[in-house]
Amino acid sequence: MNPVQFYKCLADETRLRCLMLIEHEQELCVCELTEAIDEIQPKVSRHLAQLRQCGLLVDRRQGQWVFYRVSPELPDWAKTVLAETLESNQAFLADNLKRLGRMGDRPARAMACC
Amino acid sequence: MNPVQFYKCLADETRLRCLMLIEHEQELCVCELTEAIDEIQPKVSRHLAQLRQCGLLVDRRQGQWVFYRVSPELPDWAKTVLAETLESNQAFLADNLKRLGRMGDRPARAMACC
DNA sequence: TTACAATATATGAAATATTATATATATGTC
DNA sequence: GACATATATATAATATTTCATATATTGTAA
Repeated sequence: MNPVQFYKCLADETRLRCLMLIEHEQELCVCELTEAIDEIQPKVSRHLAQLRQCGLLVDRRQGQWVFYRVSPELPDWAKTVLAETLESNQAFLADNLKRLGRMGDRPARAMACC
Repeated sequence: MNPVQFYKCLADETRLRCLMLIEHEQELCVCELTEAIDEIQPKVSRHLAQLRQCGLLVDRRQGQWVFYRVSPELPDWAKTVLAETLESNQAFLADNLKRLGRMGDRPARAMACC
């Protein structure tokens, strides 16, 4: 993971909010992220695709939903950066988490089998 | 320090190399950075000015040189991110450190008095 | 199969960032 | 003061990024 490319991924408000929300919730689908950050769906989708192509996120299709989570193959230093950023910037995400909590009809997550 | 603005600062190769070199060496002047990363002086100067305006670096003039170091007022989480990035990306900087070491006539740093 | 909802992608316009060149300013030395 | 070195800035050209709209794909349910 090239550090410049990694930080380019974090250097956009939409992408950083999505990443932080996913980091916080482990896994979220496009419609949940769209609701949480109050942006239009194609915009969210495009940024998620970029994060996936760069290797920061992995996706998993379940029925009509596509769920994203942080890539387990991300180098440790990058995971540390994400965790540190989340932990120290709770205020940055407060509104988004509130919107997510208020959201009705959230898709059920099938437990990943071991 | 807004996290998006912070990561925008890190999301450029010239700026990230300068930041990492300064993090590694504590303090460097424009001519040392210009030599280390092998870029033209106005380009380096411009990016350093941006890092200063955003609050990541502070500068100090000593004679004809201007020295930059990481701002002591940077929030802890941001300092942690810089340190973690430096520690885990030594290869990224190897050439730049070699060039810096080979550089002749480096300006002497006056000890900061306590 | 059709209708519908969720998600993904393509395109082009607008905004933004980066770059090189040229020029300006500041400092130190003679 | 004249000159050399170090650094900063302005400008214009170029490249990149972002966004909204439109279109395509996938899955579900009737």
